[in-house]
Amino acid sequence: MDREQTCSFDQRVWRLVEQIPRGQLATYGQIAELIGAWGCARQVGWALRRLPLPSAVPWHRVVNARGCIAMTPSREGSDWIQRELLLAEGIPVDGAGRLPLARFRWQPGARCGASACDAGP
DNA sequence: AGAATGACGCTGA
DNA sequence: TTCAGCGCCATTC
Repeated sequence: MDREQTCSFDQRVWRLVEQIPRGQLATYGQIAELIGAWGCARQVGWALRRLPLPSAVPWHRVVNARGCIAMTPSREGSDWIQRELLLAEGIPVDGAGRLPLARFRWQPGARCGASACDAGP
């Protein structure tokens, strides 16, 4: 905790997550890749786990590549909070914790007018 | 020092 | 489509 340097892995993750626009979702692998830690999706999960609540970081917008909330007993219910926050963001969450990730995927640098706005057929 | 863990990702069946 | 196993890499004991 003494190290409050912006070079910390956690700091980079939190910083990036803060830049996720409301109503959009990002995956751990996506975050890891953006911070230059390709393949370190797990480390991103730890960074969020160490995140103090309440926090100004929209960690609830970060989900796994499967597009579902990681419901693990380790969080003691924080996963449940995530679902509530996502619903508040306007993102429908399935009863199993699955989200339409394909439709809410956050694309850094992408504009609303981009063709990637919707993957609709 | 080494071994075990884990809010993940991908491939195969 | 869903379920299971293996691999990646930093943190923790």
